[in-house]
Amino acid sequence: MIDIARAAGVSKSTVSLVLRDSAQVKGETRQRVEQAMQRLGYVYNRGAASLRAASSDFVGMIISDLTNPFFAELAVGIEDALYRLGFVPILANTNEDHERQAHVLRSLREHHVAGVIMSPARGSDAWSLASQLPASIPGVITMRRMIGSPLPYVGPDNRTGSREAVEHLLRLGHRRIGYFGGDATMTTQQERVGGWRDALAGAGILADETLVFETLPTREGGRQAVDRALALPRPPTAVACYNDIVAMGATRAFASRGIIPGVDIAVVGFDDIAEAEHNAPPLTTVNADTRFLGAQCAESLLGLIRGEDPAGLSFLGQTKLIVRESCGAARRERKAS
Amino acid sequence: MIDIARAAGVSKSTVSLVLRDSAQVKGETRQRVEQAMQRLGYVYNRGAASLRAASSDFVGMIISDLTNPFFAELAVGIEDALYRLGFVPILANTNEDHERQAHVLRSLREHHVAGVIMSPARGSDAWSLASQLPASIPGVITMRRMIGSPLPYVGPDNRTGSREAVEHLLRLGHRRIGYFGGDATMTTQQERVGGWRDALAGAGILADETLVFETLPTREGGRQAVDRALALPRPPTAVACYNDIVAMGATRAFASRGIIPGVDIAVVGFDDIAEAEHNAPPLTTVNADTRFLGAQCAESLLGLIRGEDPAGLSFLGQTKLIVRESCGAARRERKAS
DNA sequence: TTATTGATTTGGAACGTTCCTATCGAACAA
DNA sequence: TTGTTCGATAGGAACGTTCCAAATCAATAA
Repeated sequence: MIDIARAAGVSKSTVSLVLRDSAQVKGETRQRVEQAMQRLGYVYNRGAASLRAASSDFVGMIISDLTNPFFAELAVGIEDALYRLGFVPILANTNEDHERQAHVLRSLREHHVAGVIMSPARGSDAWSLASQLPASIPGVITMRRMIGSPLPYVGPDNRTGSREAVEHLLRLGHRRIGYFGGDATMTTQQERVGGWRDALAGAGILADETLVFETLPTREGGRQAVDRALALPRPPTAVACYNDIVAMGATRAFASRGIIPGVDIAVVGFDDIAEAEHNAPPLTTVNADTRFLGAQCAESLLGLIRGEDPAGLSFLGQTKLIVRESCGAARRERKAS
Repeated sequence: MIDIARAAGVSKSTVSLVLRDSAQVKGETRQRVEQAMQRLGYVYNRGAASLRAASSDFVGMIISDLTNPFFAELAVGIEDALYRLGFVPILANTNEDHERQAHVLRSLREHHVAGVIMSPARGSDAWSLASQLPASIPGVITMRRMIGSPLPYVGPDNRTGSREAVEHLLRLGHRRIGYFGGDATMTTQQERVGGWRDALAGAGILADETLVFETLPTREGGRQAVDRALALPRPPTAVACYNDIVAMGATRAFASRGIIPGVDIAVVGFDDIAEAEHNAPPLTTVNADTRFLGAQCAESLLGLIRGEDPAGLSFLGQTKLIVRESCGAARRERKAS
């Protein structure tokens, strides 16, 4: 910067003013400085600048499982919005590992991030999170609500979405409806299973808790749930799944045992990832406008950074049931017509 | 740091030495300093430290399309290796947008990144890239080879992988084999189509270039390719696809027209994304050990940072054909037995 | 001509580290 | 006792910005 100043015949203060295009430099001077920058191939040093500032332009983006297309889509939504707002995202994929998460959080602090957007690793609790993410740094939680945390939460309306999916199965005539995937310690699971109960209760059916099969929220988890469900004397005739990849694992496992999803059994997912449409059979699922949810995370964080009240920054996204083939609705219609 | 020094009754130089755990501080002094850090809740400021250093511990990770599960998996591989090596990844999803890419590259320079790993946006050329990524900053290119660029390239052996996939179709008895997706300006496309030609040539079949349908490498692209292929007087009986998502789009489009993939037409993909197995029907595809490729990107970058010769840092990953159902092999076997 | 004013520009401290060059003290040899 | 040496610690400049207070300049008013 001093070189530029010398070349343009001004002081470094003036160069600094030009850099931040302040209105108080004369047009002619500005030009001279800009030409010098051009000529000398000057590159601004953001790190040095943030040495004085309260924080940098970095935002930590902590994703619990980026290989889940749902989270990839969410990450893209966040990343895009962040760039638009002038922030630079630091990515961390914890892969559900707490140690990794703690490590990353520490690293982010050392880098003086302006804020953090995170989907906590499974089993994170508000208390230990609080010790790792000091209140002084703005943070928004996404997808996995932390009870007891004052941080804004951004996520879909799990309970309503899940309820509507199960209501759809009820409308299709199913009475013995199971639930696959997730684990009871996760709030997301509680909310989604809650929706399942709500729907059954609404139809006057006693929720049979033995039909809830908890497993890892992965394709493999879906497979295992199928094994366990089929071992039952009276297996369910329909299942709602924790998410689409569980549903994908489940449809595959059913099919490989000769039970055709959408015909012999109804399956619905949650998330509406891009692949859902291409599953065998295409998945009936709950869309939550993932990309938009990501953008909303960034917006809420910005609000926090601006000092707005955290209480007003939470966001519950609306969901929408997408009916495809795995629930058997198409087949029914065909039969009816 | 000065506060710590005061609290521990030493100079800031000593604190600095403790921070970088140098062997030259006495054990007792070290303890005193560490306790003071604990007590005062000291947080290291990496930004300040890198003010003096040649570069920071950041590495730019430029991904052309993170919503493609293949790239998500690649990103996870890179991210994981980067963390292991002590680097912190800055994520940028360009979404194939050149302007975004240029913008990001500039931002990374301003942040003094130690290096950049990038899968260039479609249509990037070595020349314009060189002007955006100065030779002074280590960079490795992944997945999309830039002819004319001296930067190390890490990617799968597209040509061989593609050839083996097509050879598999030939072995299944197909003679009229098409190619779906990609665009001729991309080197990846050239290599994969090259494999298609190699295989046909190896079987003594004249490659019919009208059977190459270029489209966007997306699900939608796969659908469009199907439309165009079926408009032909003599459509192909088998197709190799640019990647799995094109294949997913294609299988779906065929199925919706009553042409059953794996029965009426053979389809193979490339990448072996996690979803391939769950497609309708499960995709026969080419596995390239994506996660490992990602780790390799980080390794090559590390080599570059250490000053090794770029020429020795390129890496071509081996591929492996994964036979599932979309090629019809399973059905043939069943028929045979 | 001389203030006065507002628009520009400037010098230097500060941000939190690292690194280089001292300095200090103790142990040892002569 | 007096150097000498070595281990441990200290002091200050430097990294590239921003920000504050002060200086300078040009134009206008008195």
